[in-house]
Amino acid sequence: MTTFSKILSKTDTSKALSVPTKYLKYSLPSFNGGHAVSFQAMDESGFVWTFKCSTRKIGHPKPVLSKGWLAFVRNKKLKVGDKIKFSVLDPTAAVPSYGVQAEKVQAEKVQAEKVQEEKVQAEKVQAEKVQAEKVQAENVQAEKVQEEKVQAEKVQAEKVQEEKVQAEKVQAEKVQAEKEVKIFGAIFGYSPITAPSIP
Amino acid sequence: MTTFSKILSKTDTSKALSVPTKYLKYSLPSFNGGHAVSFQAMDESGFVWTFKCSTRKIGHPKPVLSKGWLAFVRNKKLKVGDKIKFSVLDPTAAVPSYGVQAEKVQAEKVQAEKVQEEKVQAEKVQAEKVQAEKVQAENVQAEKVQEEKVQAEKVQAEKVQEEKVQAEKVQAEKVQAEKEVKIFGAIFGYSPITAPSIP
DNA sequence: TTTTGAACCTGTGAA
DNA sequence: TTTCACAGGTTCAAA
Repeated sequence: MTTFSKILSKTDTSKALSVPTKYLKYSLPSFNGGHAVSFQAMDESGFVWTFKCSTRKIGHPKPVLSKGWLAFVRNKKLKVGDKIKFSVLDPTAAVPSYGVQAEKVQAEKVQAEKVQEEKVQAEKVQAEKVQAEKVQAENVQAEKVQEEKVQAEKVQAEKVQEEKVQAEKVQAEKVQAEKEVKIFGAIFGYSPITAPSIP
Repeated sequence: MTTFSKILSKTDTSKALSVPTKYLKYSLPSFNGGHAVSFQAMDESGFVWTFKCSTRKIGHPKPVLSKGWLAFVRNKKLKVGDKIKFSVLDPTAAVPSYGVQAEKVQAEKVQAEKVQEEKVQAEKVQAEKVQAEKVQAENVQAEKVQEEKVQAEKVQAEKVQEEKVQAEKVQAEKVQAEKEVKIFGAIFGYSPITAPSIP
């Protein structure tokens, strides 16, 4: 079981994403005796998200994605009925490599709401981004500088750039246009959390 | 020994960066019986670099940064005599957190060469970026899309944004202007490579 | 196919 | 003796 899909429930979008125990067991990084792991995942647009997957300490595990999940939901504007999908991209890699897709329903409605909603929620979303994990914050800062270089050199290096980054970008934009929030990417780091908990 | 500096030798810039055995022992992630580890580091601009540190299988270890190092050298246009510095940012962190700085000598000369060199090497550098590790590539692609959102929302969310991302951006640009290629950042993932080797 | 450069591997001389 | 710069080799993959 290297993948799992689910339709978001109300709890999923308002509290935490409940995760199938099987998926947790086979595909998420080891808990190493702890009750939670933090891991970072990159969405299709390359943005790094940090989630914490935690289980109950007593009784049956009931794993959920807690910290980081709601920020993700809000950023992607996911609603009840939207579908998300986690998958392991490269089962052979030393560091696990996951993918996750989110597919919105009611695309037209969302499209219509977009203009208004974007303005209303802009500050919230922005605030969340800033408050995001250190790694995420650094990435953003990072790429702002990087962006300038890439952009500058892009003009005369289009041929090469086209092949990968550009191609992926076009694809990503296309997806955006269709109002699907498809995301996938690779985890490139995770920190096991032992006993009580770590921020 | 949580830090090491060295002036780049000819071999360092043309083959691989030789790493002091002491630094390897105390500061790099465990080899876990293997002869190499891959790890990712972020430079000051937030760009993620993947390096492989490998040792010899027979005889003395003679650790070097091999894969990924030359791409770094070329991208930063490092030459013989330039100085680099690795340091552990947070020795207490569960996942090791490193920093690395590179300081160029002959700043004026480099400055003068810049216009010409930039044009000549633009394609090379660009090509390297595209060929960079998957994570790196995704980051770039990522932030191209992300950039648009951030940029769009930035206008009305400046107050919050200024505090962190913007502040760091200004600082980063300043360093660039001084023609120093200062880089530092945190490793947020590493993959131990066991026996023969893993891609 | 050929070619080039990166990555990979080890021997050796020098400090 | 040990550590490191450098040489010289092979392998591999992309151009």
